[in-house]
Amino acid sequence: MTNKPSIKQQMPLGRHLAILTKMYYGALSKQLEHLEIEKHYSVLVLIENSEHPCTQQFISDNLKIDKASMVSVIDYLSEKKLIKRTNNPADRRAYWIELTPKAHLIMPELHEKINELNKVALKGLNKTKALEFNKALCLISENLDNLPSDRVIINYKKVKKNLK
Amino acid sequence: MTNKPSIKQQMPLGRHLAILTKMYYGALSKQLEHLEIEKHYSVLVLIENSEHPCTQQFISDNLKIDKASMVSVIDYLSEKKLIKRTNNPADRRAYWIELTPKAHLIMPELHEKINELNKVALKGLNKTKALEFNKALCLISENLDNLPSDRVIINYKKVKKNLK
DNA sequence: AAATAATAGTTTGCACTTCAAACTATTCGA
DNA sequence: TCGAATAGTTTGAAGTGCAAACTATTATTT
Repeated sequence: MTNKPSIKQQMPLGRHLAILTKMYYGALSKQLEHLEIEKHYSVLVLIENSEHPCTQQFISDNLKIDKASMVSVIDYLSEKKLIKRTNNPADRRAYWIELTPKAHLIMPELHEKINELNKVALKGLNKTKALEFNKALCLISENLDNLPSDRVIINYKKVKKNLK
Repeated sequence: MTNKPSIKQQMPLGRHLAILTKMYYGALSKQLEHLEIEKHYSVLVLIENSEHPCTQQFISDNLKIDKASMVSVIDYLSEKKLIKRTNNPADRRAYWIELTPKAHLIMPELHEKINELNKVALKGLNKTKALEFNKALCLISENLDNLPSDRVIINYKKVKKNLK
């Protein structure tokens, strides 16, 4: 009667999530390689969606990227001419980070490809189940949020060289 | 009528997965810090569950860790006296990787803590929904598996120093 | 049997990452 | 006024994954 739990059930949930993350970003950066942006897509989406101009701190908080790392994210996107820093006249410590016209041009395709890949990833789930899956993700996030936690570093870095 | 999709829906699914992964492993390594194993829990679980003695290649394939990185994983766990390499007499290129008695001693607690955290993470989902969530993860994995993909690097590294 | 290819695992070195800590400049608040 | 807090930057340490070249062994082809 007592079924032995499968190896999948015994595994830390984080392992499954990690493998999926890797697969997802591998596929997404492949989809978008012609744009020559290799990473930080979600920063662009966040900036675009923000009601008010973003500060770096705002992005850090939302995407859980620490502010030191944030500097290199902003540098990267600036170098690609996708965002620009503007001085915030009301607070001269802070910048406003905004999308450039160049970025606005590519956003539709970015959305399209993200949306497409999200759909592919969830293919086989009907609307209700897809919605429930997303709700489950939010729930897990809340559940884990208030747990004591060690700092864990995660990198996502697209490898430069192409395979064969 | 046409609702603007929420920022969460517009985000790459991988971003949510990445943040969850980070939170999960942060919490797990906190739970297990007294064991003084900081990482590679899933390798231990996999080895324990394997019917036959594992080779490094087997572990690499299952957990999608490349074989060069695998060497340092094995070194790490060997140093902690949790696994031992045995020569495979039938194939002298390969090792058998097995758990040590010390590892067997701690496995019950490892399972307990993983199981506990998995439950905490999924708290609020009833059994059916939890099962459906897990099925959805498998589905996504299959959906993404055959997509063209760039290599993406992911690190999980516990930071040495403790916070305040 | 000899040559070649494939496989298991290792080493090396590079490009890259995160983060703590110390720092500047500015603003807030007592 | 003056100390604390905040936005952002720089520096440097510790660590990561991976390609490529490598050894040793086994499998396959000729």
